Amino acid sequence: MGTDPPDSRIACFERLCRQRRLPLTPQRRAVLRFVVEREDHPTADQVCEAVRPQLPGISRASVYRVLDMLVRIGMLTKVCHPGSAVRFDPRVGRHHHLVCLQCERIIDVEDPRLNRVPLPDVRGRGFQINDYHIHFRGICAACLGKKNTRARTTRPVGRPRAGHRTGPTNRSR
Amino acid sequence: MGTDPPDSRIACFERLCRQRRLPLTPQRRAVLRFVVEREDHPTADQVCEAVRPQLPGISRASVYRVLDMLVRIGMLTKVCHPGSAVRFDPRVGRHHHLVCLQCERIIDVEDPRLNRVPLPDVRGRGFQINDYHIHFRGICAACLGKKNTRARTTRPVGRPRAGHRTGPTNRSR
DNA sequence: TATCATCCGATATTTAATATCAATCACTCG
DNA sequence: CGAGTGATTGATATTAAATATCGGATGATA
Repeated sequence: MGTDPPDSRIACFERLCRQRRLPLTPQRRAVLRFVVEREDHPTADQVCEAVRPQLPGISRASVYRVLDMLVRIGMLTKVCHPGSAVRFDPRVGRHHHLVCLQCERIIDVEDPRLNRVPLPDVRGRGFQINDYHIHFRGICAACLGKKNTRARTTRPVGRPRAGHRTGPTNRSR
Repeated sequence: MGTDPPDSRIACFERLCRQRRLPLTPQRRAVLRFVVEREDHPTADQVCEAVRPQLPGISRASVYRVLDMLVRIGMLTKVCHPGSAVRFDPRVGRHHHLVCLQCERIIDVEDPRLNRVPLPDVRGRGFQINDYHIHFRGICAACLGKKNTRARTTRPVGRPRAGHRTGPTNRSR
């Protein structure tokens, strides 16, 4: 369902709104249309900028409100990664993400094998698992391209002690 | 390594600091000690409040700085979930999390089977996967206890159209 | 078209996190 | 043990993300 073409998703959204007696405003249409047409996962700010040309007066607050509403009715999901604002994902079915540690891009990934991950036995702890989601962390193609831009997680901290080796010698500053 | 007892982790931290010529300040000790002694994953603010009694003058900025430094040298990892501030996790090895959708508690989970998740074939897209991490979403024991406090994700939006059924009838309010 | 609940835009506010800078402190070396 | 040096600290200001408020506007229904 989260992978249907944009028009189908808009139609689904309109149906949902009518069912729930939620007004179908131009703001809501525009925000949803933008997010479902994007391959990546825009932040609220990106949505705001992108929608302004078509809806000149739209306010930031409305974008936040509409996005939140779209999440609540199940048209979008939120994804989040340390260091960046929350992003919105038009796919609500189970799928997973590649997260670039360098540019924070979030890329969808789907693989039938990933739907057969065993659930941990947490009954002893009384936790009820509803769903799961895998973050694959790494470096995306674009960032691998621009070499030597070191990933945040591997940035050396401090300076090596002169005369002592503490593992591989840190090269640059 | 992320599961060693607190004292061992503190010792490891001191070794790291000496190796990298990073000053070993009381603030750094206190912050690290607090996080490694906690079962849950405190936010920067929680760390700040908890450390104040022992280190009355510690500033919020220092807590942020110290936590950031501890992440960079590999003593902690950041975990994040939509709707709450970043949390800090003393376990740096591969492990996974139960995320309560209601109270946002984050609970560690480890299961050898979860270390054998197949990596998706993303070579075509040029993404280099370094590691992965699974979020199991659901409701924790404490929240299951206080019944009828509806989970955020299942909160009905809008009102059902009178006379029409749109799936399971919404019961409360 | 009239009615009414809801939503929108503008604004202010909260919260999380970062930047700046003088004074202090930890570490090293003599 | 004491001085020198560079990084850290605390205070403050600032940025950024997200939410709250409220009068006026708008969509849905009849």
